[in-house]
Amino acid sequence: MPRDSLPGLTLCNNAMLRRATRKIGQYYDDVLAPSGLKATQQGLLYQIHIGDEPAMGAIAASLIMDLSALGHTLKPLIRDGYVETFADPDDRRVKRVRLTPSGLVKLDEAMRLWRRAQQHFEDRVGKKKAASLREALDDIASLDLDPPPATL
Amino acid sequence: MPRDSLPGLTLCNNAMLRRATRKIGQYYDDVLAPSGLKATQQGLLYQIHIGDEPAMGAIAASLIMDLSALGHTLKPLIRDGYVETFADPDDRRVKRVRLTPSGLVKLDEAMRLWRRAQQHFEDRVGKKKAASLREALDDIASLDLDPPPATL
DNA sequence: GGCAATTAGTGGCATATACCACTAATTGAT
DNA sequence: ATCAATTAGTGGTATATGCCACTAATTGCC
Repeated sequence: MPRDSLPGLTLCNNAMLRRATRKIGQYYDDVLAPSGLKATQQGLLYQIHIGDEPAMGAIAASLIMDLSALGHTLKPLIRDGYVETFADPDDRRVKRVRLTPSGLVKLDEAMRLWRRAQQHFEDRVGKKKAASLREALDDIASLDLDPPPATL
Repeated sequence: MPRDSLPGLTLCNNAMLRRATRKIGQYYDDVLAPSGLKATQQGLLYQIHIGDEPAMGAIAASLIMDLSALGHTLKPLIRDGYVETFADPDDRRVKRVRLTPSGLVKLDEAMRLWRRAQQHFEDRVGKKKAASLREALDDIASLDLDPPPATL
């Protein structure tokens, strides 16, 4: 059976990354569930919080996320009153984002749950290993990946 | 400015994983674009190919993906005629999946591009580092992450 | 000053992915 | 044989994310 000897998906960096992300995402989501936020939303609120009324473009850049994707992701948070936006007075193209008071409370609640999730995860994986994984992830996120040379 | 000294998102395992996934996903997607497939689709076709007419549940389990999510992801591939499904005669609850001839051709085309993407990526990151990253990702994907102990 | 080029966001569309409620088929226990 | 419990998928709904075409605001250059 030749097919059985083919390399599994274990060889594709992208596939492995996605697979692990699904797994861990579900875990963090589960733990955060009581707050009503998804892990992505908690992360986004946090990112907004630690920024100084960041512009959308700045957030998108930090998160290596498409600007329009950020816009879409922001919508439920605005709808639910956790976040608000306003035009930068110095450059009206720029839209800045901040937490509402209610958003701050919600972030606080979510962060407690996040700490639990994070802690337990690190206990299971090992603090050292988790840190080196994050470092490796940051490295590849920082790569300057030009497209591969045309079909040489 | 106290906020500037707060830990960045760099500390959250989940956030870092997602961030890196977005980055690498875009890269693989770019390289695969000429085939008309997204990297996720190429990965799914490959997974189906190396399986022996796998059941949907089996595919979902391999990929650590929700069964219904797999169903949705499969739809465009079926619509485009790359994949077909059929009921398992021994257990009609089970739906098995296989590539169509056209799907096989398309996978072949995509795999050539994938090899380019993979190769270039590994050249940039280092074969060793990439392999150890994948191993770490596989490890965490294999974790048995029970929910963290209630608010101790 | 005026217009071309650039920059920041938006809205539409498509895929990716999850959860839930529901159906159909099977299995198990009596 | 029967019927409750389990298993495999489906469909709906919601978020996550990307690309593209488009608009508005700015910047640069003459």
